[in-house]
Amino acid sequence: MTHKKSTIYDLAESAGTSASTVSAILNGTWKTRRIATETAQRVLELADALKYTVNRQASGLRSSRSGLIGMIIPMHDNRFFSSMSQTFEKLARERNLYPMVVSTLRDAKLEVETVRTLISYQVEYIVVTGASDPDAVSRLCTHHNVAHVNVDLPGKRAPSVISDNHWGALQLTSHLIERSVAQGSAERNRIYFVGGVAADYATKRRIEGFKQSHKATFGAVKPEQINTCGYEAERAEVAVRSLYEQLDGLPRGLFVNSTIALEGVVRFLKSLPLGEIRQCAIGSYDWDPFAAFLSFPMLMVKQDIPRLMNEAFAIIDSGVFPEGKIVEIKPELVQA
Amino acid sequence: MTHKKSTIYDLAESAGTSASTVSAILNGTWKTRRIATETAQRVLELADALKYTVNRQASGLRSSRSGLIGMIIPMHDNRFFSSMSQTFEKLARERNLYPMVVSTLRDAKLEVETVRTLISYQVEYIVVTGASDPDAVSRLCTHHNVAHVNVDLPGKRAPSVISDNHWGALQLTSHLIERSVAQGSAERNRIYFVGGVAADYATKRRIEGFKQSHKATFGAVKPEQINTCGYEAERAEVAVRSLYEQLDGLPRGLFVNSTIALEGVVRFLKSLPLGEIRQCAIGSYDWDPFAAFLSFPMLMVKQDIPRLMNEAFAIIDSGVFPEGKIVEIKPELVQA
DNA sequence: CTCCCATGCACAATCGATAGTTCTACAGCT
DNA sequence: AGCTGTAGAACTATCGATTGTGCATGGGAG
Repeated sequence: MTHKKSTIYDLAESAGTSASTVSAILNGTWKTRRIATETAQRVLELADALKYTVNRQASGLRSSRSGLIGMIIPMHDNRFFSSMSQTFEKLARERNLYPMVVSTLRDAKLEVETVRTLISYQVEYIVVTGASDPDAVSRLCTHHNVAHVNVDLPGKRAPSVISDNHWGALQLTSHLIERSVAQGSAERNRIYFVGGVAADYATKRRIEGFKQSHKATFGAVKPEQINTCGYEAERAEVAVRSLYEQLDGLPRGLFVNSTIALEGVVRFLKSLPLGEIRQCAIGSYDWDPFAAFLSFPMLMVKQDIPRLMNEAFAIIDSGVFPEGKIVEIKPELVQA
Repeated sequence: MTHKKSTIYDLAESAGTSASTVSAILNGTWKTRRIATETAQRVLELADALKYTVNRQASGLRSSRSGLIGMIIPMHDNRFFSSMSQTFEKLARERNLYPMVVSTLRDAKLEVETVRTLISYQVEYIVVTGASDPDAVSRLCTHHNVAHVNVDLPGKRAPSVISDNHWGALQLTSHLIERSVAQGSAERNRIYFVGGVAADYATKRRIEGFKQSHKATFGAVKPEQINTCGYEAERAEVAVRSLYEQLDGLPRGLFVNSTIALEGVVRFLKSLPLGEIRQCAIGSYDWDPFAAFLSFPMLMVKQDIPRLMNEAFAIIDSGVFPEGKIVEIKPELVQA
């Protein structure tokens, strides 16, 4: 039953009409084209019977509208970004746009390459989420006239919707300080920051918030209190282990930058007696459902993904893409 | 600097050559087309300077190859499926195929609709992951001559690569029994199964494995030991709470079918004293990194995602798609 | 009995790239 | 000088859908 292909020409022949008529009927423009309802009926039934499906490559080529909207994210297998995808999809579909979500592994070169491919498929918009080099992506998009919005990490050459990292980090740090208890040595009697990439805007802002809050209570943050060891779990595990060895114990509090880093941190913590862990206030920038149920209390900053995406689409809907515009969304502090 | 578009015709004009020559140079067929290396050089440089990007809608239309490979999954924001996406992407890229991953929310109608759209974009293959109605999808794909493979949930009209659910469930149940301790009442002295959809193949097979293992030690499973309340966390939470009330305590062991259900189960458990929870052996079919670090021990079945996907691509690479063929991949039992 | 206009549709160009076929020099050979 | 072979490219049809324009037909007005 593999009926070859069935194009509008095949339908036209079967219906005894012309391809242009069939096209108009199938894409809904037939009312403005003075086509008899009867004819339309007949063609529609035929299309149904032959299971006709448009060739969107052809349709897009002619009309220069692909119906596609692209999004790049650093990775799929992460709560934050996969929730982004889920929300993105929903909002895209509501606008009759078909979503293409691709991961770029925090690799600036792969980002540009991927976006170039998205453009080659003639996507109508691109949402650039968590890009290492959003401006390089913007240059490419601008050159090809593709409207785009940055999310999560901002750029200078396109509007950006980001989490209020400074505020979130400040909140998290303050609460960590508040619910932590004094430790023996001066070195341990501080909060330490682990994870993320120093060059990364979000990390920078979080560190600023962290510093500001820390300064108010404990005085200026020392360089060794901050270890931007990257986003991998292994790195974070190693970082906290060596911190533990250096301090000869856990510090008063730990600010873990991302749930991926948290995975590594928890891996190390689990090797310690529970009593020891409970002496240390632990907080993570980013939320995970199971992290809320660990054996020790956790503070988590939960970003408002629906609002982030909604704002991004609001910009897309508005049709204007002011360079450098930044919309900041306050996250929520969650305690388990 | 928004240079209009730049097509092969623009390049041809600038280079003082013809469009067909430019096309051949850009897509690599020029070596077989007797084109001077010098000309090729010139055109390539020009393309670079003008930041030319092919229009894959046009190219695909003509050559009837889109370079796209589609995958549908139930949802993005879940460890299992998002890891699938990540692996899928990698394997697709290795084959010079561009991935389109879309979620269908376990909705059979949306599955078919989504696949129809994928087909309209002329995807070359489709990986159907965790579909509610794989056979409906197969009918559509077959009619349009689109090669496809089922993953996770099998179908009768296409090859399927699935986890060895029976074996995994049997292992999980046996270990739960082994490491659980006798409880007071007869009703509590059994393992209970929570989560999933009864009509769903994977759930069915898991229940079979569960029953077989259970029978060997405790005798036949009673209907009230199995509650396929669906995949949502809330349902599972409610299910376990009412089980607890009915039994007047936790049972000897709990087999939780999926980490989403586990989320709900853990939410309820957290309301109980830790001592009580530790009396109950808890296992989950599916793995989550943080679930490994809960305050009570957990057994988890970790599916071998790389192998599942590799087998799916092996079928795609082979070019033959035998209906009903089933490849089963053994999962791994992980204890925390 | 003409003329007009609304109706209903067919025709043909077009989007950008591909690939089969054809054309044009020029070099080498007899 | 005439013929042939070949390197190097140009020409052109084509993929399937869209869209501006053109062309019959028939009923009503004058």
